[in-house]
Amino acid sequence: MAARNYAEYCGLARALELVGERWGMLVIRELIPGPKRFKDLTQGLRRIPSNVLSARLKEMEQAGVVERRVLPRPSGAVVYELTDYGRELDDVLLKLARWGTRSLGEPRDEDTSSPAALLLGLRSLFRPEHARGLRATYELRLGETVVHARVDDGALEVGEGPADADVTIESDLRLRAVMAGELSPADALRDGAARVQGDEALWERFPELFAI
Amino acid sequence: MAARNYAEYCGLARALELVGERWGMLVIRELIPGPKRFKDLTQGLRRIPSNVLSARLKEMEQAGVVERRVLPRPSGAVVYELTDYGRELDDVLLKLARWGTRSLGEPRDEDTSSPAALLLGLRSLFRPEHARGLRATYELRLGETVVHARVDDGALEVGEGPADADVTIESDLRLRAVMAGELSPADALRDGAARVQGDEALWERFPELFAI
DNA sequence: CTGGATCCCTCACGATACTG
DNA sequence: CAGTATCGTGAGGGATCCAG
Repeated sequence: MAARNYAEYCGLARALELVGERWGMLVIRELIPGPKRFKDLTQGLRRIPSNVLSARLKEMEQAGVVERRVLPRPSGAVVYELTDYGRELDDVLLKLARWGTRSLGEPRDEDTSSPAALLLGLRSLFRPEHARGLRATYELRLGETVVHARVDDGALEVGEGPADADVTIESDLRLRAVMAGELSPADALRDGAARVQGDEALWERFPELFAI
Repeated sequence: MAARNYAEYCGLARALELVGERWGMLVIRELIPGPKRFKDLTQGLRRIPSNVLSARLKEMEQAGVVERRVLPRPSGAVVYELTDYGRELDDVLLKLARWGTRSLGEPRDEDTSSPAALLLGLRSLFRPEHARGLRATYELRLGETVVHARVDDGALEVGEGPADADVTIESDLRLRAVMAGELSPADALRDGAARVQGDEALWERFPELFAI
């Protein structure tokens, strides 16, 4: 570890040594919503080889970014979670995600999107100033990826899995086009790019709340 | 290019495909102060192989992050500069640098620090609220690395090379210890970790303005 | 001299199989 | 489930070479 060094006395270079190796920041992305098991991580990061995941977790643990914890009995499960230091990267990942989203073209067939990826995307695109006075819970379903988002007057709270929602949106990766303003919510419904259950007005407002 | 894909439909993954490969963000760091020639880049990034630098520049040019430009005659020199899109990463690099600085230990003998690295470090550690009412120009000399910083009532402006400064500080990588509060400015002078010409009170105030 | 391109070697990554 | 073991490939590292 750290064998692959930049040999620069620079905070940025150091940061990249800690979390800049391949898959590193994506592992952190997966851990932002909360502690996860090894298996959960491999499911969120479909293409990561298990030995690489293992290596990254060990390196980041040593770097003080990630903590390995064994749950108390009877569970006994092993989970990984971000340390406080690691969690401070949240803001960086948010900004990087927003920046990179502008270069996201049309989805390819092999593209996947984990719950953690979708949550980061939602948070990175949320516009508090357009959510004034609104209080609503969205449930989003993209294939097997299910997440929810609570908007409360400029504040956003998100989580993996379903929720007791005011509106449930079932869509796919074409959801990006809606958020980019390339496809209107109404057209998305007509094209079958989205199906909505519940308060349909909230769906109309969706691309205003989360805009690329 | 992009053969090394994450196959994830996620802004963060896309960003990492564009600038997350080895040396990528460090090249951007070098370009933040302004356009640079290939040779300048190899000098700022001492350990980068020329073929890797060449590859990163080409990839980032294609990604719309970097622009290759040939200066008008008689210069005819080739320079690389950030596009507007690339410059938007400034804030990300700043935050990553600040985060990583906390994991910077003592400098190793082989460690270097380019002007661009030092400038990013200064900007990332600057505390505007501690610079109220102050107007001063610092010149910093760390070996061959010379930069300057103008503080003007909460605003900071930096640049490579010397300047007409109120105070000139000649130090080395031990400067980090001063900014971390591990070594007082007075002790640094006594230990020979720093030499100061000009307004010595500005040196006393330095670790307050730029703190880890 | 700058601005790279080329060559070769090594090692990290990727794929897969396997174990406690 | 939580990883480790093995092995092939290709990107990165280092040196050299070449064209303008």
